[in-house]
Amino acid sequence: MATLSDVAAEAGVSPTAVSRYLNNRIDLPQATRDRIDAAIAKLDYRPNLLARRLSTGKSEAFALVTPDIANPFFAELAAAVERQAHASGYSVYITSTGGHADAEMNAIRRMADSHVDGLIMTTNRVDDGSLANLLAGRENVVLLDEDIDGVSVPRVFVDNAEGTYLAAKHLIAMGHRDIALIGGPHRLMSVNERLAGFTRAMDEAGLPVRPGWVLLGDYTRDYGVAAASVLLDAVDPPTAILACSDYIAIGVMQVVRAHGLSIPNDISLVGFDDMAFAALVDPPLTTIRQPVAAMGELAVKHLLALLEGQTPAAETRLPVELVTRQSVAPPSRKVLK
Amino acid sequence: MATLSDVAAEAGVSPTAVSRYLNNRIDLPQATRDRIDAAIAKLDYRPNLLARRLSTGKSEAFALVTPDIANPFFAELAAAVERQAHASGYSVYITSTGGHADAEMNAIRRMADSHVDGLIMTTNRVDDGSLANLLAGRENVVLLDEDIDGVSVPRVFVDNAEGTYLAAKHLIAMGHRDIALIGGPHRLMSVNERLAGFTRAMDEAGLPVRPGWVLLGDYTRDYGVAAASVLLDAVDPPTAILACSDYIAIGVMQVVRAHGLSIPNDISLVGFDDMAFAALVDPPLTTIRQPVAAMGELAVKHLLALLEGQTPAAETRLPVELVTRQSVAPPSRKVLK
DNA sequence: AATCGCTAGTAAAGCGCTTTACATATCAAT
DNA sequence: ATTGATATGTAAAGCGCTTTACTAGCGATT
Repeated sequence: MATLSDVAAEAGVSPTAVSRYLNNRIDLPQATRDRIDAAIAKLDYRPNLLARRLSTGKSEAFALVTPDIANPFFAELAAAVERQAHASGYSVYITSTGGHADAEMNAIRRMADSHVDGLIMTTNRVDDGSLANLLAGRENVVLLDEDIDGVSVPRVFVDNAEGTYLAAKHLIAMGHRDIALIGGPHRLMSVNERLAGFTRAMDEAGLPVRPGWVLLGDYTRDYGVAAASVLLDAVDPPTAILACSDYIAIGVMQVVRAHGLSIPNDISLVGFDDMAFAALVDPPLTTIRQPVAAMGELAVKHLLALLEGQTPAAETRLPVELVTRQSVAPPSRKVLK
Repeated sequence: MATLSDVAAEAGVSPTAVSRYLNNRIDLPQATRDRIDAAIAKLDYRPNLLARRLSTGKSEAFALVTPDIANPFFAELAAAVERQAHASGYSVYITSTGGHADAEMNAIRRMADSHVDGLIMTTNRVDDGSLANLLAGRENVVLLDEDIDGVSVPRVFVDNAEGTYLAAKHLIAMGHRDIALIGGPHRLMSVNERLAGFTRAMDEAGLPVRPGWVLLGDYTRDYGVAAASVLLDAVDPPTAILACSDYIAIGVMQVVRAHGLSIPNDISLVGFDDMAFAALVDPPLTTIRQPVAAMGELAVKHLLALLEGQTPAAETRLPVELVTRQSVAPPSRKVLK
């Protein structure tokens, strides 16, 4: 492959001249420019990014570390981040960690070693402090979607509490009083907040939040199955379930069906996320939509601001939205075991 | 950040010694090793990968270019690639191109400029020759999932023809004779092959492939809607539809429902891909499963083989599998407009 | 006493680029 | 004729690492 020096030799100028010309740091007469351009074309020269990065200390690239790229939520987030980054002339290196602590740490370190200009971090577990430690002191990091305790970098989240608040209000407005909540991992920020929003709606309606009807475990289909089984096998099942992720909701649907019951006739259900499949399941799922694209874009914008020495908002909350489909109806008779 | 020289100074040896020690290219007495280790720990030294790469010309990283990371099929492929690459000590840089020709070309070029050790390429459009040109002469490339005409690198595909053959046979075995096929973009390898498999099954059963019942367009839900509308609005609709992707199948479902018909009672449907949502829709979709994880793994293995100077198979075909769920039943009465 | 072979390293060049500081030629103004 | 400004560049160092070729010192052998 041709190097800068090759081009310089071909054009009869110094490497310095070519470098500065290519970076718009010098004014050259038209004739010289033409010779350089011709040499570049002739040799099919392409700058070696590695060398440039080593020399300048800038990489024009971001890292995105994500728990699981095969999860549509994170995949869409990644797509949005990439779109926005490219629009600003940055590449993005995506790593998916499988949600394992050591993989996350390695990814962060590897990214740092490759000297990317910035890092967008998403996680889905609660940190024991090691992640916070690793991130502490690092500049040009933004946290996306989920918090890491003790890390003071710009964060962009969704209004989790508002989401479950809207969902619960919707259920209550439909006449439900016996509402259960199935949530993600205990102590995860989003889980706390979603529980809080739910509780607020219940309080406002003068309804009790029954301890046995708040099940916290995982944002997965499997946990949806487990939790729904507990709920439906009890002597007095709820008439509505608020699932804190669409994955959980899918699991709930499965169990409801297995119990010979129907959604929404016997049990009403609302999900959270509005993943692509939410509209496709039967019945189409009423759920809380997260503005995934906006989240990714904003994270990138914050990162860019950071790079320019600005100080973006420490925390932004993007609004969520209730999208009503067909998984919610007024409670009919009390469902009996 | 501490450099190799800092470590050397701290340990009282030359940078050469430290470098060679770290790369296992020298035997040092225990005392010296201890001093170096201590210095590394004290300074929290981490090698600068950029510098190393520039110096060695190796990056221990692959690029994966993919049309759309937000598409679960490619996302799962990416996850599999990443898993296998990491297991072999390689990083992978994922780029998603949006399926646009120029974005694909840019991605390939950018990857080459960043000097990754290898490239795994997936595409979903038919190339006009520019991609082939760009890839020609490049070593350490493997093509995954879809072919690019005129590129002679190792390729790993799925047995597309076998997939539709199995699907069609299944439909025929259930008693269907009036079967339509809705496929992806005309001239795409997978489309040709899937059409061929379908045709073979029909031929073997002595059934005609009616030209009006082979609709080629896109692997998308929208195209599924369009094609199914054409099919169902005709005076003599088919009793079964073979959709060449699960996305298409979803579109078909929507149209069937809109026509007041039911799957599988009025129309049988089989998809292709077995995406995560295929089991979740109503009715659960009978479909052809692609071995996504195996595809990703094999692509990486081929790339590694290439790096070691071996010559992996020019083309491997991974087997597909019919997974029967509930979208297929024997034809009932002829569906009338 | 000179030579050999080890051990334990080191000096210096090079990867391909950027950047700082300097150089030369030309021209206009004094 | 000299000065100064402007236009058109260049030399050389440096980014942090690897690698090739070399060397100083020492004990053992002839």
